[in-house]
Amino acid sequence: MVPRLTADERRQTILAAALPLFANRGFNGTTTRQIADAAGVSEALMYRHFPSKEDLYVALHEFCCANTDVFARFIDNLTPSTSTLVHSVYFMQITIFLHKQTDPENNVNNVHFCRLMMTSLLDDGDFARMFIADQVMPWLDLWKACVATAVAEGDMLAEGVTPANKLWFTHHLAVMMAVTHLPERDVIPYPNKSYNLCDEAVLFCLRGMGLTEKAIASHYNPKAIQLFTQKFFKALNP
Amino acid sequence: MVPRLTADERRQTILAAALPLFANRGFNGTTTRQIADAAGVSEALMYRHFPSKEDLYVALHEFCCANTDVFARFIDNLTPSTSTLVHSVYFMQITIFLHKQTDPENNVNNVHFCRLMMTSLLDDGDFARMFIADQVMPWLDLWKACVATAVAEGDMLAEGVTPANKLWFTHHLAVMMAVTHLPERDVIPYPNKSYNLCDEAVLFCLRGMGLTEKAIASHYNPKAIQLFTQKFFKALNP
DNA sequence: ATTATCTATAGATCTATAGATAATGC
DNA sequence: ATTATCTATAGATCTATAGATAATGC
Repeated sequence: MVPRLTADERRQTILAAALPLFANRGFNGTTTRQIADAAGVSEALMYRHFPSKEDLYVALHEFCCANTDVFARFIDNLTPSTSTLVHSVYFMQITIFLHKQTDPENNVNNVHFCRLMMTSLLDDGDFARMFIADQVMPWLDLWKACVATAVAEGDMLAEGVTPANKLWFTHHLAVMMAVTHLPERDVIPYPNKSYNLCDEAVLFCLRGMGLTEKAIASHYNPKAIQLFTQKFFKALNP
Repeated sequence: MVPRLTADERRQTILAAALPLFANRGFNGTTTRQIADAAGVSEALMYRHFPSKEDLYVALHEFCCANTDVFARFIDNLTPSTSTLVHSVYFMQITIFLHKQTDPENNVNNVHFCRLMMTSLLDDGDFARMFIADQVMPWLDLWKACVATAVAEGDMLAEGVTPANKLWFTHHLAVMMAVTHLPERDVIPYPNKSYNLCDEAVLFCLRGMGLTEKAIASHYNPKAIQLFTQKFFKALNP
């Protein structure tokens, strides 16, 4: 028999066990038996903690966001500038796309998160909408301030693309890079991989946002930003 | 009782009925009963044409691509040039993302296709891989030739982003624009809609690819390209 | 004679619950 | 006394098939 845990501890273990199942097989592809087995408990106990499979699925989304405030932590340290904008674009690619590829620790959770997000978009979009509103929107203010500064300093073209869309397009590319890398076998025949691919995506976005080549040359040093980002993550999980 | 059709006709009606169901609810979310009902036949007849639900699902993907050679038709008419590159970027956004929004005829099929594609990426990626190889890869040659021409004529920066990635990143943004627009309620608070949003995405990509502002100014006229694209589609379905 | 189609149903899940048992905390 | 946990099972699907019937084409 299973060791006795408090209600809250058991809830967490069930959610943790359910996450990879729901993420990999979707709601209908996952059975309550599989979840119970993965959590090492009976289905009855699972139903004691979650009135229905649907309720468990909803709870899972909150559980999944519980410790996800990386974006908030990231922008906390920064003030509006062209450099901050460049760091933000890089950070977006790293956290959304590249951690999947390089960081064995974060890999798993990021992939699960990405899958839940896509599944939500194929469904009613509620989870995606909530996450965007809660975790990405706060970034938008800093982003706009950065764009304003960059334009004022002659680092960026003002016309053509709305400041908000500069964020969304950058975000979208990062997400899609993550998505095309979900299946085990390659789907897209990219000519390069890992950091090289990531660096190109960042450059594409910097240019897309209208940063001048001069500004890019002086603020975008992939190695340096990579180091900065690594430091940030070390400070986050010491 | 249902009117008698030939085996092939019945196959088609079943596939046509199954498409929106599988696209909207996924493989596990769709029951054989729902498919049979939607097709107006018995489940037994469905199983006579398709040995299993799995086989039907596989057949659906071929069915879905059967008439999808828009990309091939599009590049047939074009020769390598900076202008062709600009038209290609616009065409990509229009067909992948904006038809969903503006063209009531194509809307439905494009959305189904987009959903199947995303579902494939969440699964083994086989369908996505096949489609990319069959329908998008042929575009790549023209694309690279266009980039070479543009660089030679001083319209485009050569360094930083691989020619192939200029295609993939452009493609990815178009796909993600389509995906974020799948749910009925808005997920992303874009500051603009429809053609204005599309035009910004195109501009973002043109800049991202390293086209000079001068080249963009002389080759990117949204209204003109829109007209060109409309003509192309009229010629396609007269 | 062949083939498209149906009705009815088997057998396998799958969600959820009823009712019993064992560990904890006062 | 309370609460975490289990076994066993009901009731509802869900995929797939067996066997019968009616329309078509030679």
